[in-house]
Amino acid sequence: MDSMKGLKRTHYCGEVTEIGKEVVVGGFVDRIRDKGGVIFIVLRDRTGVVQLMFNDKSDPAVFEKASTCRSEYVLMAKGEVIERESKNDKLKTGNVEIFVSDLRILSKAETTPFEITNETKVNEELRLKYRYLDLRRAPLQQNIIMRHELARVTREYFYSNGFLEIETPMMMKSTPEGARDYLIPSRVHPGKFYALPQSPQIYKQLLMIAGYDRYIQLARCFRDEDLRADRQPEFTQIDLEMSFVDAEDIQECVEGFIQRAFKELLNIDVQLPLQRLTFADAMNRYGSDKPDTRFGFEIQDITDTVRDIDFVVFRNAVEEGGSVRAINVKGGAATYTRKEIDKLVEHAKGIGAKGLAYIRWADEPNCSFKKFLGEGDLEKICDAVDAHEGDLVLICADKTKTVLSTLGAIRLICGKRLNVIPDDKYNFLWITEMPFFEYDDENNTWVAAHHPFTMPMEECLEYLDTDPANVRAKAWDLVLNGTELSSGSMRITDFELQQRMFEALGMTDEEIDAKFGFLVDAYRYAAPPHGGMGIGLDRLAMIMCGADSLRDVTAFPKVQNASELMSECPSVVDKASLDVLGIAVTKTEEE
RNA sequence: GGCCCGGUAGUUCAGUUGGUUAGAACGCUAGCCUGUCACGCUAGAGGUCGUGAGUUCGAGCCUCAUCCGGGUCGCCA
Repeated sequence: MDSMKGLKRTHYCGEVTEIGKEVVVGGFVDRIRDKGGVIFIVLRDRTGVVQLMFNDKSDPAVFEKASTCRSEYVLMAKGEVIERESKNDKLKTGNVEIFVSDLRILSKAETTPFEITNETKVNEELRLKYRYLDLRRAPLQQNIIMRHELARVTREYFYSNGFLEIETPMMMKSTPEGARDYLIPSRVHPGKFYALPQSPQIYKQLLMIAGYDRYIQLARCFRDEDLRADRQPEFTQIDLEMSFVDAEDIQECVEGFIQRAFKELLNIDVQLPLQRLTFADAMNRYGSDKPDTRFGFEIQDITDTVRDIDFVVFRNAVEEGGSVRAINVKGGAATYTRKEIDKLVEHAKGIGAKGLAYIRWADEPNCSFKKFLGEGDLEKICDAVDAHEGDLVLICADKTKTVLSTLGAIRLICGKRLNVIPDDKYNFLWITEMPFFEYDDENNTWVAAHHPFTMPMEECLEYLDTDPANVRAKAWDLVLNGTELSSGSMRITDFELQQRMFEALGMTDEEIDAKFGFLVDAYRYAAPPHGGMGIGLDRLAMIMCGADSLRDVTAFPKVQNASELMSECPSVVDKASLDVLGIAVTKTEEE
């Protein structure tokens, strides 16, 4: 193995273009083409690749050394940039190569468990175990670099708009509302715990009370909940809070950020203002609070159309106060087999619906509940949902909540299955007037849909005690192509109103004091009107990279069971470490 | 916790009705080759078929359990 003594890198591999120049490059061996009398070594770094060349005019010792190189060795090479005899148009550096005069093998690599190539079909499990090798691959490097660029633009935008970046604690008081906390035991205070922040929510509100007016932080957040492709237990959020503003001011500020980020990083012009949809409309039209509006198949209410049809499934739904709704999967009849429709029905049952009725109009309308229909009924339904030859109409009858969530999910499946979702579109959507309360079926109580400091809409205050379902919040989400990117709200600054909200949530004075006493106290000393948002940096980066999973834009991600395959954390710790914390383990995985 | 999908050389996969010595491509090793660029040619090494039981004369294939990974529902104020 050689040292790099006497060599200083002058260029990144991808930047070598100037013929006649003497350069020094360093990188990993991407590929070797040994022709016997001439050897080509493709050297790779994070900027790209450059070809090293050795032949009979090379120093024999250098030539000999080149022939011993293997994939993924780390090399440094000094030499003159010369024109290639035959060009490679596919490469940025394809017109040149380096005629190497000094070659150093700085580090040798064992054969890697998988090939380091741009296109890979290698199992993700293996790639995650050797994440440092996976991260050598150009597509992943481009994603990580894109994420960096997003962070850079974020800081530049918000700094230039007067925001201060302020760090908030990673060790904070546990607030067991909402998501489960990750806990940190305290050695100094045996039996007591800190929690990792689910978000810096409380601290940023305190910063407004403290007069910092505009706050931004690229904040790490932690939630001990199950993972998804778009959910990691630790993630980064562009966390911001503003004073002397209302909802529209915050949205306008974030719109400016979105516009700038997409222009600067993807050269895409985002038209402002972004589209807005109330939560109620989103649910009614798309069956989702994060609708993907890049395609149709919208949900239509046909309760009145089918009211007189003597079909027990419809009648029951109507009599129980539910509804009958449908989506018209345009062009679905031709591509869906009976078996596939059955599969959709099974899926619907998995979501909670009792089933799906359908009209499959191939040559003629074929209806799954034909025998219950009277003269002209089929035509009436088809008219109501604008069904024609080639269409597949899927109908769900149940409690309205179930109908909407079922059809919302089925709509997405059909959209993906029929490939009607354009992947070059970026449909941003504000979802506004979010419900304040959510009904907790398990405990039969109303719980805050957001955190309990969210401001209700003024016109809803009168329902606070009488009709929780009707109370809407000054809270909103930002959705992009069916992914929830961001969530924001105005905060309650009125001490009395805050007390009323706590009461409405069924919290006792003792509870309030124990959990949020310091925050409630803070609002006694006056607060400017304020609100803010948390924008999922990882999710935004994921969509901007065209990736399907956060794992593709996270350097060291966790897998579905929240473990990390490379380091194999979490792990058991020795008894002495636990003793010093006063912790006894009473349950392990093996049990 | 529920449901669905997957696990066979280093990697990606094939493997017929359960039947002799489990194959291919890429990678790897060795040799040859002076203009390759997904270089080419020749030869070679490389397998506890995720794991454990069971059925059978015989299991990669059938049954059960289990582990690992992915997706999804629950969950994510």
